[in-house]
Amino acid sequence: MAVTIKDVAKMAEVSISTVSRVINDSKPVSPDARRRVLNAVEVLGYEPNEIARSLVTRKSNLIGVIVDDIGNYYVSQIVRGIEEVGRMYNYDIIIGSSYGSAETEMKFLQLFKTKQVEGIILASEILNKDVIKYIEDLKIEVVYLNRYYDVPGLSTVYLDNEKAVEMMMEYLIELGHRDILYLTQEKDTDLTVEKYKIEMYKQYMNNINKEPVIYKIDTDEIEGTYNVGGDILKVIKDNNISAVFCCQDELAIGLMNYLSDIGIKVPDEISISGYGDVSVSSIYRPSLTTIKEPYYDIGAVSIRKILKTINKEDSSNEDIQLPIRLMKRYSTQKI
Amino acid sequence: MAVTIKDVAKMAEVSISTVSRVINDSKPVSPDARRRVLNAVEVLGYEPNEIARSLVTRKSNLIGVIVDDIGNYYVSQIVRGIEEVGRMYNYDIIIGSSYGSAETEMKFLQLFKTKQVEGIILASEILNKDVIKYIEDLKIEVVYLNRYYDVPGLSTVYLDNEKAVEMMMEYLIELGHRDILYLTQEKDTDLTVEKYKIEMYKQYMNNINKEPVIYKIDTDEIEGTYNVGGDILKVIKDNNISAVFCCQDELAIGLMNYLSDIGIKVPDEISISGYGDVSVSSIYRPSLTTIKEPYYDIGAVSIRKILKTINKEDSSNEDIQLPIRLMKRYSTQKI
DNA sequence: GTGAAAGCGCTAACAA
DNA sequence: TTGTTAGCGCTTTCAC
Repeated sequence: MAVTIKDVAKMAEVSISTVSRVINDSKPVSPDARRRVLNAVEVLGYEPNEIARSLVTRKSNLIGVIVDDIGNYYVSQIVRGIEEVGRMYNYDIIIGSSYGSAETEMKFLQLFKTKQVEGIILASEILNKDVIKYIEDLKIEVVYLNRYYDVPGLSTVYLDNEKAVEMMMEYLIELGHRDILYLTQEKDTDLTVEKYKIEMYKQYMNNINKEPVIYKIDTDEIEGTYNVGGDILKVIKDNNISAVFCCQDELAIGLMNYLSDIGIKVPDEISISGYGDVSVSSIYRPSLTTIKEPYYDIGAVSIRKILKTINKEDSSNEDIQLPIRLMKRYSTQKI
Repeated sequence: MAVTIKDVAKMAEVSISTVSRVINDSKPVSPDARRRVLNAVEVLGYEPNEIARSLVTRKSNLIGVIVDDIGNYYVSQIVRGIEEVGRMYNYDIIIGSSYGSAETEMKFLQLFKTKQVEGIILASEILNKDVIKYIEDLKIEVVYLNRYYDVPGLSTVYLDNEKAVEMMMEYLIELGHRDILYLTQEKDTDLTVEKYKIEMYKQYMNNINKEPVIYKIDTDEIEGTYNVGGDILKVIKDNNISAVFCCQDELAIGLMNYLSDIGIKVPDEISISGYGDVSVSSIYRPSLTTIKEPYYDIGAVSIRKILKTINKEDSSNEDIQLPIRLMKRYSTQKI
């Protein structure tokens, strides 16, 4: 049996209230009593039971984090951000991966509620009405993150995706490219942020009096993109494309792998750019020109937002928008 | 104020014990009472307070996980394994990154103890006496994971590193290589598993009557290795090396980046192999021949081990050794 | 400055 | 089958 506050009180010959007072510094205690308590704590190796403490103070110092898959690079960066600033404020994080299941997200939401978490960060990749509804009715502070879907109404941290497309398009045009293919995913295009990105791409193509060339594929993975490399190449040839702007790095890398394997040189024969700056992008040869999304910051800002609300420092519910960076690397070059 | 067991009891017109019995299925309850309770739970949206429950049952259903850096690929895979099997047994994980600080590891260990975790998995990359000591004295089940340091005495999950080196050496020799350079890190070689790997490498070189050629560098990163690429190349030329076996994938990739940039073709001019199978390794071109360490399984096995002990299914304290795989890819070829 | 006592929400004897 | 009650370990009035 672990040592409790009673044991300390007995040894220090004071009441448990006094012990509580010294360990919490909540009320003045005579120097002598304090000394005796501290000594007893030391000798007995007493550590307060946080569970009991939480029960009475109703503060769990816990933030629940639900992610799609912790094994995913960008997810782990977000978690890193959450954890690091949470730690600074003495908050622990309890985490769960949903692997794209709305049911699992729901289960975690409920679980976290029973665990008395003080805030929840849900970094989802799916869109589910029941989940959204549940969140809205929850009396717990929630930050909803979704890098694909556009979900208005929830407290979130935004990325300026349109601005990012602007930056990339301006850069490609500056390099002399005019025949630019936009490679995107076909899934739920209307509901996702792709909608805005595609709009912006079209706008830029219009500006240079070029017909937009958009190719949609049904994968978001390197392997999947590699497999349709032939189809993409056909579109490239048919439209005399000199640069491909991919809506995600994975597509860009899958495509580069394909081109590399059939002997087409990037960027000499064609420029490729991505979106997201996944960890491979800077390591891959040629390193990928892409848009860097500040994942760590997203996590950090999310939790800070929750903490602020909890501590009533800030009740403003405005959404935060984080800056995005263009990473000029070697998969693109002047034409 | 959240709804409590009392509210449910009142509404269902039974005592709180009956409510408890229904929600825990711990004792027979009359069909009628059960129905009324269930109805009240439904109507009120009651969710039991896990904190209060933990306090009395002394079961937190929490496993503490301390890692070096959750943003690290292999770490996130381990966590994924821990989380997934933990979930199956209804355990939640609470996580903390130590970023290589022994002090932080210590802080988490203590914190987790106060949080009443039922087990701790410490995935460290450092070696610290105080931490080890603290773990040994802790009355909580701990699994200690360290992919670098060899720490006998603690409950852990081992990888058969020697066997892995055997596999790789046999493969390289089978490809016709005789002049094989072993590229390793110089830090703490005696305390780490590198000690065993180097021994095995030497043994194989002896078998084929070749002098071992070992080059130690003081980095474990892609960038750092890239920066000493020139020095490594000199060693390669001086010793007429045809294959480089790197003790970590990062070194292999850093070296391949360097060779790529100065126009040396891998594997045509030289074969390179790694160790670890980090995420880039299979994506990089040429894809890297390497040793795949089963990170997910390490996590899964670690938590299962803890859970077994907690549930007294298994008190055997034997260490578990996981298999390792040789990934034959395109950075190595026949000479 | 200190201690007694109530109570956080729940489980688990115990008695009925 | 059910209700009463005693805690789990702690914080926090309240009275002294």
